[in-house]
Amino acid sequence: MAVIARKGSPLVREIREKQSMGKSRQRFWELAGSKLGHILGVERTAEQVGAGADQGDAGFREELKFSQHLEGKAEAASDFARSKSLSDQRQYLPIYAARDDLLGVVRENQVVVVVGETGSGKTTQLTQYLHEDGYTRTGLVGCTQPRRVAAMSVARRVSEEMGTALGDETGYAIRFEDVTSPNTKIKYMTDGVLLCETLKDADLDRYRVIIMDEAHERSLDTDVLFGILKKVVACRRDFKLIVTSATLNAEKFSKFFGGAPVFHIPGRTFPVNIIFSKTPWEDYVEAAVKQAIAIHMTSGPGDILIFMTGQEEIETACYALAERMVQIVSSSSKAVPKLSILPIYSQLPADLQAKIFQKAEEGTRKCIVATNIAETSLTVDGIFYVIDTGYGKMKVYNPRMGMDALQVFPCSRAAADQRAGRAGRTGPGTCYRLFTESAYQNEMLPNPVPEIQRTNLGNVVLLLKSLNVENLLDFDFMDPPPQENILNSMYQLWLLGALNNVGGLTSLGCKMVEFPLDPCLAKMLLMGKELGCVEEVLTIVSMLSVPSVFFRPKDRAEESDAAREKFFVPESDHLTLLNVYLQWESNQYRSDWCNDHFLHVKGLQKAREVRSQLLDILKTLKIPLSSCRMEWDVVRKAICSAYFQNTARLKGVREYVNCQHGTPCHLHPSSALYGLGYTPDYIVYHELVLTKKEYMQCVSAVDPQWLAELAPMFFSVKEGDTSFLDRRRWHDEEKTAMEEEMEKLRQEQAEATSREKGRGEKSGKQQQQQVAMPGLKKGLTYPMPKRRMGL
DNA sequence: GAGCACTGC
Repeated sequence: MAVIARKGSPLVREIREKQSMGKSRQRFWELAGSKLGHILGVERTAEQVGAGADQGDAGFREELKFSQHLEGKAEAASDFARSKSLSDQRQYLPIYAARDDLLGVVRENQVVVVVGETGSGKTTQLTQYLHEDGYTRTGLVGCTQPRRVAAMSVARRVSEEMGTALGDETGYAIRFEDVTSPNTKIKYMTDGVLLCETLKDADLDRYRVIIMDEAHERSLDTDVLFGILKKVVACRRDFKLIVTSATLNAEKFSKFFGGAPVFHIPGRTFPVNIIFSKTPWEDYVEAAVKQAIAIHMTSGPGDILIFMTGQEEIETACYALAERMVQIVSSSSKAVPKLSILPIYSQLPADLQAKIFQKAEEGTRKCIVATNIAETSLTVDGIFYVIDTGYGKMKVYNPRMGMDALQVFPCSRAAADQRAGRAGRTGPGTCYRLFTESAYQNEMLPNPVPEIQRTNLGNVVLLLKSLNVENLLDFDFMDPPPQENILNSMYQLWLLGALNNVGGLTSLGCKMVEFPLDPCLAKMLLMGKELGCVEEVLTIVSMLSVPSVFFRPKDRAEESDAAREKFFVPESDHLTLLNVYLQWESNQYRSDWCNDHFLHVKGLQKAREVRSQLLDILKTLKIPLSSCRMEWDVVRKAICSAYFQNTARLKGVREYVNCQHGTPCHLHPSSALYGLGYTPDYIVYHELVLTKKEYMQCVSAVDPQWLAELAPMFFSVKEGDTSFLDRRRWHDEEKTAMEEEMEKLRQEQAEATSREKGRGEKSGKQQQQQVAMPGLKKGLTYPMPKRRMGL
């Protein structure tokens, strides 16, 4: 595959240098006398951020506030809507004219692919048409959405249109919230929720119709649902499936479902004039800034939207735009129209994000600089000009090293078209593409690589196994993930004890499926039961399930670092997280306390929600809460028992290598172990992420004896000797051993499908023999520190 | 001595 080479942006470098040379940004804003200062958020203090979050009532109201802007689905805010009755509005939608034809096609076919363009009204109307046509007499009409806010806001809108209370005839279900009742006929939900429901009810008997909305987005959950629903369609003649999609994927979806008819509903958008670059740009950040200034100075009214790859580029572009505007204003004798420069990316605090939806002052043009958050997740009206750099960041997974990397890739043609479409929502628009037409035609992929092909499949494998899918390599994926990826995930699950030697689910595996967690975290929780520290592990697992709770604003880096260090437990980042949570708890979960200690309130609140959800599941599994009190070593042992695959051995200053595959692993400067006077010989890490180096995130020191005890297939201690045998370094010759192992697993699995089940699990010893390898002798040098937690 | 595309259970 040919890809466009990506060169670093000289502009980003230049501005970074300028800032580090003492001309701080804050000073710049003062000099410029500009009101733009707040935009970059550089002067905001922790207190301000916290205060902003507090007003939002645990984020819920914020979500609602945004919901009306999201995906353009709740049209209640438009002037048109206010002047018409709800039923008039329904008739005005493009889908209304196609209502009877559409219902006819649905009646005659079990599966229908609906191509509904933006603004057609499909999301709110399809469910109601099916309800009116009598489908809800014998079951639910379910409609899945890729995002929580969409499920909530659409359900609210539909219940308004139907004149019933939300949660009565129309309801929604998202994680932590089930707003439905026995009376519910139309149910909106995230695809993840429906996937969870298939665990309890594989045939989805409650549902008469499922609508998979926005299926072209191809989330991991959607792709798994495709395969599952195809089976349901085959075994339930009364079941209907409607898949909505963008034009580009319609044929593919139709083919997957055995030639299902494709039904088109026109949308209500305006034409967009596409302008390609004649030659490729050396620096697309610079090019985008120039283009935006050119539009602002010469083109008619209308806001500008620029697509960039990430936070740093966005900040650079905003800075450069502001700088150029100051130059222009000071050198021009005439009045220059104002430009309001607004960054947007998901990590930006919510109150700053909201600014992009505020109306600009009269005579001021908005210029929004966004990541691909503006591609699908949120919609801003009034955009007439789009500037598309043609790049975006994507997370890719390397199964062999178990490592994630966030990398810049050229976006796909579908994504470029989606971006261009953002200029045509309010009126005819223009899209400036900073790449050549030839690059678009010949070098860009038609569609983005679906998530299922570039992610860790641990959860997917566990889920499908619990749905009794015998052979995963035969599962009907629309785009099958790489075989190595599946087999590797199976191997990891086998190591954890979730799968037996014939690839079937063990009793441990069955319990692990119950938790909405990565397999390793679920295992940690269940090992907490064995070791008597459920309470502690529960908190750690919850904290690991949310993004980092440590808040580190650039302008108060040292201060926030010092605040973080106060929570450090020297031998463990995991215990540091536990410490943070316990301290928060003993301070009555107060927000102001979080702000004082540079902690994200929202992150901690989410962790608390996750914790309570997991607690409920523990209750249903009849697992009692146990605590190890102050014996923190027991907690580290539980961590070790779930993450022994992520064991790394010391090999230099703060440098480690993974014991399994020899990948170099570095301690991250934010780790509690980083500044220690000693470095432990053996550690386990939560995950490995490639940025500038391969950095381990969330690290705990472990005792090698534990490894031998908890992961005998990898590690052992020689009898009568304290020396430690690190048996495995699977880098070169051993790699083939793994492949053999996988081949064996695959064969056994294929045999098992044809043979009757009932072969018991092999003993641990046999498992050990399967992977046993002669190892290297290593001295045991690291005395484990016996430290106790506390501030 | 350093990094955060975007979702979801």
